[in-house]
Amino acid sequence: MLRCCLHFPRSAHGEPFLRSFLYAPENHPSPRAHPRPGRAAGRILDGVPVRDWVLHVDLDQFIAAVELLRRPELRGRPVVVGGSGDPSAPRTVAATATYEARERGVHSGMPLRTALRRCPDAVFLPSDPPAYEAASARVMATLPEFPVLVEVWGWDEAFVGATTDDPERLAADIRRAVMDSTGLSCSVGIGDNKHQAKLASGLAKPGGVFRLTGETWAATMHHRPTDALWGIGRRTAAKLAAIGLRTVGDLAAADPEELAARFGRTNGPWYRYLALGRGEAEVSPAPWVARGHGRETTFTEDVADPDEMRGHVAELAARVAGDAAEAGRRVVRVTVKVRFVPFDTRTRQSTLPAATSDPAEVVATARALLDRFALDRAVRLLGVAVEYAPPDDTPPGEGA
DNA sequence: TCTGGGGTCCTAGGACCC
DNA sequence: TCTGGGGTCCTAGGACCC
Repeated sequence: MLRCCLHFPRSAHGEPFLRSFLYAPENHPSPRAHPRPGRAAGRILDGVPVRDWVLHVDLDQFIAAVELLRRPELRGRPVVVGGSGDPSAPRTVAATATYEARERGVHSGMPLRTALRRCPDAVFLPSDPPAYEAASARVMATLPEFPVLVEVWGWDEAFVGATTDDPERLAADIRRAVMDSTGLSCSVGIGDNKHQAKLASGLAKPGGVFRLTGETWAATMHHRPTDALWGIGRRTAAKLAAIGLRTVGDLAAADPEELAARFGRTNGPWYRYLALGRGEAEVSPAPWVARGHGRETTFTEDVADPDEMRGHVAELAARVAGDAAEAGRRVVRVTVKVRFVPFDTRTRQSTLPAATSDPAEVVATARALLDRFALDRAVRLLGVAVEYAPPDDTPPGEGA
């Protein structure tokens, strides 16, 4: 599922945190049962048996839903949101499509021109990030009204950690509260950990609640393809299939040693760990700290003139440096990305001698990186990204 | 389906140092 | 001495997610 022009307050890809947590200390080849053993253990609170749960709250068709909220007359019609809203613009893709558009074969990530061909009578709307940001903030403000831990995971989703004897009731209450305060529908997944809860919210859609735990894992997941897991995509699924592992059940029964040999000692066992339905169970309300930031542009028409490329890179670098300054962060590394036609993507990066907050240094570094490419082919994309120094940046040796 | 933008983390190979 | 092994940093690319 692809989305356009979204800024996420935190990682879109959560698992690697757990990967580090699981394997960093001793690089153990076989995963532990739970990162937080005992978290799911039952206990008695005020005479009621309770236990800990992870819920995943996921807005239904978030972007389309926000648009329909302010354009109710479009309800029931196929609506596609993306780019500037011009469906004839090349190199622009759909951020989202309503169910009516999906029925006609349109989906997010699809080029708008293709969407137009498939669904000529669809309404095409421009992407409006500030509107989605505002709607997201209203949703996320609703969740802490419950006695739960909230970990905002993206624009349209959050994990909720709760101790209760009735997670379905909590889920229903959350759905109602979000609807009452924002007019938006969400689905809620219930699990023992984030991975299960995340998959469960997908199974709950649209507008439902679904529980997926260790008890129901095998029956619910074992027959599904491996890329149904959160963290296994098309490429890895194809590699797994090439060695005969097609379903989640196949992967769960695979030999961890062989997986480690083929996919690396972190990733190999990690895939099996996912297939067993395990995952991080701790919901952390601590604010997310960005590791880096970047901006990139795909040109409607290829750029062949090196001087024009240099101008674009300087502008992108200045914007990124400005963003960093605004966020109060210093830059330690600069990367320039070039996508040559037809679709050949290359990067060059440079680590700065010291962390800097000087925009001129970021721009100069980006310019120098661009000139390390042979600019003898036209480009369709240019990008500049930076890695931040840790915000607290205590000098080495002063840590506790 | 001629393929956006913004993120995070992992891996492999080379440089360099002791 | 023609040859080692480990640790760490850096770079480029890949995979995944929303």
